[in-house]
Amino acid sequence: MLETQAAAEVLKAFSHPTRLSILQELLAGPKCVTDMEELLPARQANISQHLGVLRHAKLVDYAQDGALRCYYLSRPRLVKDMLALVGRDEPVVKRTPEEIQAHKSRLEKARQREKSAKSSGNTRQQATQ
Amino acid sequence: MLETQAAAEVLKAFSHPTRLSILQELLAGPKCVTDMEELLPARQANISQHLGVLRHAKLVDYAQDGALRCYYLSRPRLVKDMLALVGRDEPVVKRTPEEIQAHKSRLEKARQREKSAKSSGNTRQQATQ
DNA sequence: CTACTATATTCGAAATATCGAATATGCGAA
DNA sequence: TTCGCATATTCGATATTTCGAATATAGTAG
Repeated sequence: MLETQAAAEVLKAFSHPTRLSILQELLAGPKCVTDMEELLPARQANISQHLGVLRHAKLVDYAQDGALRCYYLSRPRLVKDMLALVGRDEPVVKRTPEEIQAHKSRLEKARQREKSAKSSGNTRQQATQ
Repeated sequence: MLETQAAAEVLKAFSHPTRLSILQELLAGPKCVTDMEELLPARQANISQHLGVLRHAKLVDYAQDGALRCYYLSRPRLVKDMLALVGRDEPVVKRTPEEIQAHKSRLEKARQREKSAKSSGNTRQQATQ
């Protein structure tokens, strides 16, 4: 059972090109904001804003070193696996109605069982098989 | 190098509680919209809208069976692994400035540059686009 | 103290997402 | 054909995201 609310929030934090780039950079090692300014096509304020989002999602944190804030990944495994996952390229499958019917059989039974407890005026069924 | 634009789009499609629930349900097998209406706390139009988003992201597709549209996962591995990943619970690490020092890689250069560029009035004003 | 550098925050505008209501479309049955 | 069901789309209101500009804060050096 997935906690969809919390899960969606984490995913939303990942769902921006600049934030993905930041995470990608941090995967190679900690960096401060000035480093990222050189590496990314974004302004300082914007990077700082994105870092705020990532911090809120507990994906990054920083260690202060004088005037510098060295950002690092708070959950490196998660970030590494997420980047690998979205970078992966799975072929898109197309299934025929027949294939679907085969896989649906289990569901159908459940439906049938549930519906048969009610009245007999059931008007939704498929003829195949 | 990650295709951050495309990756962010896929992640954005994942980043909604209702859509996560839909994907979760579809992981158990194909379902039509009416099935989902029973399973989810959302109205028909809204579910259809979310399915549109998922379709656009190529995460789902459907096979038509009469008046029914049986939705299924276009990239089941991706969805399965994504749900597993966001469901996973990695402890949040906190690192000290000392640990960061050890792993600093590029941070060095910033320091170096800072020291060497102290001679003249360097007003970091670039018109880079 | 002042000045400068690094980073964050606030503000406001533009873009985008979200949802319900209403409506449209497509399909099978009568 | 018309009816009724399954699903999609359009519309409009509200909410959220995003960005740059300006400003604020904090650390460091003189």
